Amino acid sequence: MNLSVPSIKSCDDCPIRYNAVCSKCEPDEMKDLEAIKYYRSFAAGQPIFFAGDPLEFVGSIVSGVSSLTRTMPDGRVQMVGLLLPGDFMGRPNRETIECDVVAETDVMLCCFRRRPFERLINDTPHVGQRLLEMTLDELDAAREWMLVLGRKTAREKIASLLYMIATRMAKLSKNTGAATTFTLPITRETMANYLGLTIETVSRQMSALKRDGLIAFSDRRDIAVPDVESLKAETGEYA
Amino acid sequence: MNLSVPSIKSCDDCPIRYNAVCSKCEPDEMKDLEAIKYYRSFAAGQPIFFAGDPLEFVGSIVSGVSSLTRTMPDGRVQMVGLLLPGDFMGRPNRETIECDVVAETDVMLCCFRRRPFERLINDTPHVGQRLLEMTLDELDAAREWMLVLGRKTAREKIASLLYMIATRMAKLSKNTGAATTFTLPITRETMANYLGLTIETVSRQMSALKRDGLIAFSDRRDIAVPDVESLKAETGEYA
DNA sequence: CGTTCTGTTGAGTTTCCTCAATACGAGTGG
DNA sequence: CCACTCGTATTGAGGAAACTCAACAGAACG
Repeated sequence: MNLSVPSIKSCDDCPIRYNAVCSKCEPDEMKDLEAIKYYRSFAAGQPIFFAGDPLEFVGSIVSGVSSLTRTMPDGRVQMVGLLLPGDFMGRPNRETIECDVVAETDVMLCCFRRRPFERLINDTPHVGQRLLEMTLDELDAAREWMLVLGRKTAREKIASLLYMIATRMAKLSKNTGAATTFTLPITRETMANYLGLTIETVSRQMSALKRDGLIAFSDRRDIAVPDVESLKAETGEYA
Repeated sequence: MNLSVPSIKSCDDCPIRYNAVCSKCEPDEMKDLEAIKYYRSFAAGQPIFFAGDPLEFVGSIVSGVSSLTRTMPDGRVQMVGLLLPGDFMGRPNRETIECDVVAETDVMLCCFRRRPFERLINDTPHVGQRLLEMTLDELDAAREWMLVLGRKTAREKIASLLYMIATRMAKLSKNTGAATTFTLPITRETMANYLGLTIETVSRQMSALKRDGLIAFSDRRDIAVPDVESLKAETGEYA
């Protein structure tokens, strides 16, 4: 049940023009990319890939949030990646995808069929260079998350996730004050899968942080952080 | 306390010539690389980088094993990467390193000062392409490990680590039989840091796997796996 | 107004951690 | 050669954290 294709006329109007895989491209490189791109939209909750699928296309998230998850035979699920606007999906020189990919919100993708994109990487150096940068950043993020999964308490895990979202939102909205408000883009279950917890533990720790005045919410999605520094202290990661 | 520099005369003799960052290079590209490379050796237990250090050089592991770890202010430690021969250390376009890097065994590195290497990446496409491939592989491995850290039991974690080492060793030694023997390259503490466990839990689960006949050892380092498929079943990951 | 989906809260249990004692091997010096 | 020490590993007892199972609350939707 795909949504309608957006009204982006050219890459010049694209909201992710300057942080996606194309951000370093010269005008002539952009022309090559633009020639093979196409848009696809997915409604919230829709699968984009199933683990094991042949990897037909790769692409960038233009808008929305999507998740990568791995599932064990008995049903245990671990999220292993969260893709935000500008992030790249899929991997060149790989025949199949090893994770389930799901649209957590309505998602729009700027897609390239994999084979032409692989050829293009070899011809246009700036795409490959940017992709390397982005992959290294993702690897850094994955390692940060390994510390969270392996060594933090449930409370620290929740605080870490909220702190990450709060600072990222504050950066986007240029909010420089100590207080921040944001809308959680994910459910309790998604939070649990991200953090290696159960939904009950997520719920309990959210309540505990609220009781302790570190966050505030009545609606389940809209979170207020009165003092970001106090929340940061709860992550356990900064002296 | 560095060891003596090895007797590798040229890259043609290098044991990692065909899987390191240089593996796709043409002869002329190799000449550029060879012009700026130099070797460094580290004894087992020696630090190679401290988190926060300026990243003076990058390079490949020629021999030995080294680890990347992150440490919390209260002393909790999580390993976030394990570098084997051929693996690349450091990251272009980054001023400082964010992890502690330690030589777990005696290690030899083939180093390049970072700045010249960054210039070289822009000029020699095959280095950047290979580095992208390697980084994507590392990202896959990190995601696999996130599942282990987030969702597996202590027993499954130990089984997963032993299974990974056993299969990797079997591949190296072309051992096609069902039984495998190998020497653990790491201590119980290192295993614990890898798996997000305490050393006591590692020890208990090792004893339990031994009691159940899945592994055998008397010496603490030399492990025998009578039936690799049975060990695989204990990882919880395969139906 | 019922149904469904999501989230919260409680009670009891399991798993893993903490603290503590002990064992083992390697290296050192008497 | 033997005692001593140090680093590493094992094992046990008790406790804390997170999980499981279960009941219930609130919002969204037909």
